[in-house]
Amino acid sequence: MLSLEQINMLVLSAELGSFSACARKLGKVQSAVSHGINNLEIDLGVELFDRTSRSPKLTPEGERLLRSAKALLAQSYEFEKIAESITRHEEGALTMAVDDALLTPYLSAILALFARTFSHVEIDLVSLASPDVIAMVKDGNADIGVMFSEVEANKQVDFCYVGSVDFVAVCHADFPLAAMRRLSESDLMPYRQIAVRGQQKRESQVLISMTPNAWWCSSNYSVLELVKQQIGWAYLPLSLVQPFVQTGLLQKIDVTFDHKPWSVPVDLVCKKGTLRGPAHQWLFDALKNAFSAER
Amino acid sequence: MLSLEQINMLVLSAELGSFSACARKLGKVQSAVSHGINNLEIDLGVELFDRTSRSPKLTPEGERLLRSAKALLAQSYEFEKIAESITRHEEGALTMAVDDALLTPYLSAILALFARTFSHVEIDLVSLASPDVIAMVKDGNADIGVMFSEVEANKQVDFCYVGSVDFVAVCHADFPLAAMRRLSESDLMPYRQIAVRGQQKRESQVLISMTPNAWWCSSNYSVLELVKQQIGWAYLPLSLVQPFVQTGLLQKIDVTFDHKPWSVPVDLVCKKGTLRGPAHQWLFDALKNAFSAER
DNA sequence: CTAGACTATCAATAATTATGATATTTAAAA
DNA sequence: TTTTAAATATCATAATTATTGATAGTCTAG
Repeated sequence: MLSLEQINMLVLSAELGSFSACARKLGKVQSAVSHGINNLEIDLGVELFDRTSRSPKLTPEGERLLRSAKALLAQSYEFEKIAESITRHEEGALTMAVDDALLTPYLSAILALFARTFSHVEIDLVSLASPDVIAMVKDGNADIGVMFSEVEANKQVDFCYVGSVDFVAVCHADFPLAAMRRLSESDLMPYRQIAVRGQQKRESQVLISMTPNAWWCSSNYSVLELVKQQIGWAYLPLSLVQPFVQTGLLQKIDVTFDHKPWSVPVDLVCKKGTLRGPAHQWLFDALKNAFSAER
Repeated sequence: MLSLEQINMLVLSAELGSFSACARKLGKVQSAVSHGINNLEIDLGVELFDRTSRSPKLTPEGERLLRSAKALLAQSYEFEKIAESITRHEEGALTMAVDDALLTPYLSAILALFARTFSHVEIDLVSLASPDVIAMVKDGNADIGVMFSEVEANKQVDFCYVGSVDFVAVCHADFPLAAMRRLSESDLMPYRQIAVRGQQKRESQVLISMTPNAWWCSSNYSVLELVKQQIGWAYLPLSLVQPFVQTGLLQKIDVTFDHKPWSVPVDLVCKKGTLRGPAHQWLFDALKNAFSAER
């Protein structure tokens, strides 16, 4: 069976163009490398280096094997890195449930940094409606969740307020409500509202529908699609609808609220009593800081 | 540095669920495997197996490392396979120049079989007009060529007739020639012919243009495009234009030749005096048989 | 032509790995 | 419950492999 030590000698010697230099770098004696390469050549039945000149030069055959040798070494470093990751008690994988309206460039930037910091921890990213997010965390199917606050505090889940996102009422520019001004909430009631609730029909407590004839979606993007089709009006995050308001496709509804704009708190949620590994802890802190910095 | 022997023990033991079985398969004694796994665990600082039961079961950490270990082993087999390929004197890469009109499913089927037979020989496939094919082979830039015969036999290149391909004169259905019947070759002359010649303006000897106002392309597909645009008529392989003739977009021109249909010989070309490796020889024979079998 | 640096080779030694015997544990059969 | 077969851990020893240091020959730059 191949020896990775010898493969390493092959790669290093090829790069340095010298067995002696390779030996120095490996903290060995020159003859060790000479023997190592020679034995490798015998085992493979291939002459790897041309020794006619002072500095050994890879033969074409050696050149052909070099690429594969480098890949082999890289793979072995990878293996050791995973072992180190395990000894640091890093998690093998984290599942993160995010309300789809919160899946912003800010969040993906954090994930990019995470990938660089914990290169051997896999991320399973699930985007859902907020009620489903909390359900996944509660059931232990997600390690961390990012969602809009639920009024009902859940006993099995830890909440951590990290910021808020502005919601606006919007409809299509040709929708009847678009032309109306200074509406009260009750003025909206005759028109169909599109609202989010989870796949298991858990109604969101904050973004609860006020109208009798509502339609329900399992994601904010689906809501947006229905609004674009003039099926109804909806409360949606400003960041989600802004592009379409600017192009004139959608229009904000002029509602007079007590509090305006309607700012919905964003919570980071974890299951209670879970001991966090380094990756979990890092991700939690990063998300916390990012959302606080966002506004 | 990691020992591939130990990695192999890890993978085999995990698959078999037994150190003893692993030892038997490796032709070693049980204690060798026991030691090997134990040393690997010590080196990595990770407990790989749970030995509480009779048959060792991978720990979650071991499970996480197993995937990477298998990849590492696969890479090492790959490395050895390349070495074997070299000892069989297989070429590292072959460059094949093919007239683009001959790049048929027959040919790609041969390449698929080649890939399975010589998995460590790379193929560099270049599609050109026939005059460029012979030039590439002559200059040593291609190991093997497939092209339409040149009348002038080249001293530096070996030709091997392998079959023939039917050419037809075609034009767009709305082109003036489409409506005419029983044309002689001279009747075609007033109309623009689209013909193939190489990038270096070597005129093909067989498919030479007879008309004074010709346009030239460097590939048959380019010719086809110009014909579709009603820029002129052309001689093209029947197989290339057949689909368009059937849809009615193009139309065969009713020319009365001495010999009909015009059958153009296909040659396999190699540079003279080149000693063929196994891959080259195989590819040559396979192409020869395939074209002979094609009709 | 020479000095410095390189590689191959060899025999001795150090280190690693494999072995065989044994004790202990486990899971299923009697 | 006892028995039995097969599994693993441990340990001292044997075998193999890798490393070393010395040496001789070779190449290149100055």
